[in-house]
Amino acid sequence: MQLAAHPAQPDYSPRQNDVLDSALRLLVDGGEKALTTAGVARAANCSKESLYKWFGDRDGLLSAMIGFQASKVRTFDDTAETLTAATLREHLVLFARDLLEVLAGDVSLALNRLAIGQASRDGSKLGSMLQERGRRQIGKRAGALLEAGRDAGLLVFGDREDAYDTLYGLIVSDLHLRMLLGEDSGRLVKDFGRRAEKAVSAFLRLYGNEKSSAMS
Amino acid sequence: MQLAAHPAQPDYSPRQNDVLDSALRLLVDGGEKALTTAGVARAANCSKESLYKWFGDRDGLLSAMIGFQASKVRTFDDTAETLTAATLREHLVLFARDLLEVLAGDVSLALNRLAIGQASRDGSKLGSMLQERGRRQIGKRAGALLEAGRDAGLLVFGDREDAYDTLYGLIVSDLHLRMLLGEDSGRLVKDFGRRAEKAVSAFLRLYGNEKSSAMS
DNA sequence: CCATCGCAGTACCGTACGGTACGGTTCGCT
DNA sequence: AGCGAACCGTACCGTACGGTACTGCGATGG
Repeated sequence: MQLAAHPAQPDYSPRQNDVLDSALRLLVDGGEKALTTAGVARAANCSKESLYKWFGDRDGLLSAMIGFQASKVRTFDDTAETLTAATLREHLVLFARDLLEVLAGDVSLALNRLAIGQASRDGSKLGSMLQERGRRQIGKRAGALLEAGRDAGLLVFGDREDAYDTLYGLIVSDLHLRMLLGEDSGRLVKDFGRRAEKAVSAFLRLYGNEKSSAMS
Repeated sequence: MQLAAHPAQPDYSPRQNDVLDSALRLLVDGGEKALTTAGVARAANCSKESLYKWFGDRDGLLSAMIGFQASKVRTFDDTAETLTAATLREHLVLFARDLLEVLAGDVSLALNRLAIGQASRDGSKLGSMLQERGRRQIGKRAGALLEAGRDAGLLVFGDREDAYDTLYGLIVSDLHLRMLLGEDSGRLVKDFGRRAEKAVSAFLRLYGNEKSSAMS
């Protein structure tokens, strides 16, 4: 578990990015067991020696995969338009849908499974990496949205973290864990739209001003 | 992955229960990687041959471990006393605290990590086993409580599953996943009391009758 | 045109694990 | 006592993986 050499610059060469892509693909449809160094080398048409030269270690490869994937999920800043009750609700629903779709993504599920599997081991910064680069990023977007809503007088809350925690719970509940456990993510689980709207409605009933609680 | 022979009676001999206990202990402080057949045999003072005779397979051992642990977490029936707003709130908070403490338990975390790690593989009924024996059981207790609250005119909801889902999300949010990822479960995470009360307050504001929304 | 470098491909090594086989021991039953 | 079943401890086997060393080939630069 090295990687300490490039903490703030996890960028790799295009060739190495291709390798990381192949490795992620391998991980997605095969689980951690299928993610062998020989398998990655074969899938990426590179040599094991190059893998070890570039990433130093198997754990280094895993860290690089997480950093690489996180770098692709950029959280776009919401436009700072003046919010109304309707647009706030709209933005919240959009955020909820995005969140659900990110969590349900193949790569996200595979990486979360990987990090959870490694969590029991020693240091294993994988979990905190996922936490930092994944939830914290998307949490910033939600936080900004919540603060904008409060500045506009549409939301009332004391601690922003508490409000975000509530919003997250209302949106996701244990859906994420169920998907991680392998519950068939197809079927009715794909009614993310309805789920997002219900969660946002509940959230607005909890934290919204009286005006915005008209819709149920 | 057998175990189909005794789906409704996953009981084993006392000796085998001891073995399963040792295996769980080994899993808790060592992760799946430490759960080798030789290690279990050594820790339980039994032979590998007996392990294979009793559980057939390594997967059979894992299944037996889950069933064994689930059989120890019995959900006691709440007394069907006549509910008031205060007692309903009290029962809900108690349920929330119990839920949080179960989820934060060593064995629960280890088994969830194990099942999640195996989820990417083929059939691997481990995930659905945990889901069925874990959440479903505790969900029944919550469901009964919710229905009793509705019968007493203290709660208003249409679908019981939706209400339970909301309650669960308010209580747990992403705390479970964070613990599974290895976030230090000590520290401030142990303010389960406050968390439970806040979640129940929010739930009652959402689904409670006007009378019970007095307390915040 | 040759030297050097980077890398693919592969062979190789040590280790660890799942699963099996076997000798020795205890315990219960007749 | 004698017998057989259950079982412990251990040795063993095949395999698979992480990691390393070596060979050959294509490109680049002087």
